[in-house]
Amino acid sequence: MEAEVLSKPSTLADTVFDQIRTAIVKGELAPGSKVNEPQLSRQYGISRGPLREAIRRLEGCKLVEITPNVGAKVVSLNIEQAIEIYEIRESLEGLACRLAASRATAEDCLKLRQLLANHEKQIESENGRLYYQKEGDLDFHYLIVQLSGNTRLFNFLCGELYHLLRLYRVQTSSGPSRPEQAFKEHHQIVDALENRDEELAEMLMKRHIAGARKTLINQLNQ
Amino acid sequence: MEAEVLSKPSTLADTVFDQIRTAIVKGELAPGSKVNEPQLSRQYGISRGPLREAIRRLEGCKLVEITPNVGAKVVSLNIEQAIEIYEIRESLEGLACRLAASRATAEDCLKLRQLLANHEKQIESENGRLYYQKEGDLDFHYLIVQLSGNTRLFNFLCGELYHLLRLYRVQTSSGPSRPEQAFKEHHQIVDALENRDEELAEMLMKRHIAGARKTLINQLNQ
DNA sequence: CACGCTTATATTGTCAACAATTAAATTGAT
DNA sequence: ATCAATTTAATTGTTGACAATATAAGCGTG
Repeated sequence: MEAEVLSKPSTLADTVFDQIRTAIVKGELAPGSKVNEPQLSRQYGISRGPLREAIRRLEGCKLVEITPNVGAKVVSLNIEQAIEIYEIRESLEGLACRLAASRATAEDCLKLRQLLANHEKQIESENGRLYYQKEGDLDFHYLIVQLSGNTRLFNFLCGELYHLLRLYRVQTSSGPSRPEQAFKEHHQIVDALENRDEELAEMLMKRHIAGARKTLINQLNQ
Repeated sequence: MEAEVLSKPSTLADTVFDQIRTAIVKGELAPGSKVNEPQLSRQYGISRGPLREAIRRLEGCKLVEITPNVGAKVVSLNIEQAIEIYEIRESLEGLACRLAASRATAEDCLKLRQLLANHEKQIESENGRLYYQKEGDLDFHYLIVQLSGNTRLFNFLCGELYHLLRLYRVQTSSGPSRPEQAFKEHHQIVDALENRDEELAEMLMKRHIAGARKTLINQLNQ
């Protein structure tokens, strides 16, 4: 009957998986660099057994690529691969937004508005600090996917695809462009959610993401 | 300069990963059953090290669920989870079909027609053998996803989601219903691909999959 | 007979050592 | 000095043993 309810039993492989994943999406482990098992096992103070299990989980998240008898490398995304990710993201977040429109309560929408208000305040006050800005952008999308109620969709987008996007942003050191435009679109999306307009919500979200995708395509063709 | 080009170097963990995955989607490892490491390591003649790595890869494919200090269990999908998968599938295969419409050549479409002809022949001749039928259905979708040209989309659908669908079909011993209707819709889809009608192709594919999804929802509500 | 506690067993988690393969360094020849 | 071949070193793949945890069995008490 102790207050041990929150303590989640975790294995070494799981904790070091989290640590390495964070290191990758923060750019501390450079894209394309080799994942050296002896070095990392020393660094994290564990043996190679659980480390290798963690690496296999990272492979499942597509954050590293393993070549037999050679080792794992931190994934490095080129622009074509980023476009592929945005195509998938556009489709799935459109779905998520449509589902969210059919499920979101008034409190949910209020929470979204508050989130947007916080972001706007942060942008206005400290224009230079891009970090919170881009994380904030993902926060908004994160919450909408959560409201969709589709657990598997949530796990895929928030547990895999968003991490890859963070990696690409760090890699190209590109925050999300046109923040003021993005905020307008975000509010439009919440409007649609409040009105329970599923089709409009899906369309607005897809268009919102398509904007970022088209920016990438322009970079590619230029 | 030997003819060793095709020989792919593979590790024990990778080969046993394939074997266990096949065993799971064939139903030889029952959904919900425990994954016993000592037993499997004896069965496949390997030690627990690479076996555990294989299990971690299966976790990445969502085919097993691992609880720390307890072990892995073969995933068992309830109908709600199956509906979640079909929602994702509908969205992503709609995308794949639209992309395929913009990329598919005449030869590609011919190949699709031949595939459908083979399936029809098989259905007519041996009506009872459901196995080829359902695998055939996935073959059609498999090819379209390949034609989309989006490698990541292909890997996710064909390397993860389809395996889960096979698992659910084995689990509920339900082949795809209404095969004659399905064939009509398949041909309509190829028509749209031939005409390079991206919007129609996407719409037809989404409707095609939505049919199966709605069947599930009816089962749930009844 | 049921229930809780203790003991025993089995399974998972972790480690360190060895084998196999790859990458790096050295050597030697042209 | 450059390149190839050989040797050396480092890294990956695999194994078996040990520790920690969880599951099952046995035991006693109410």
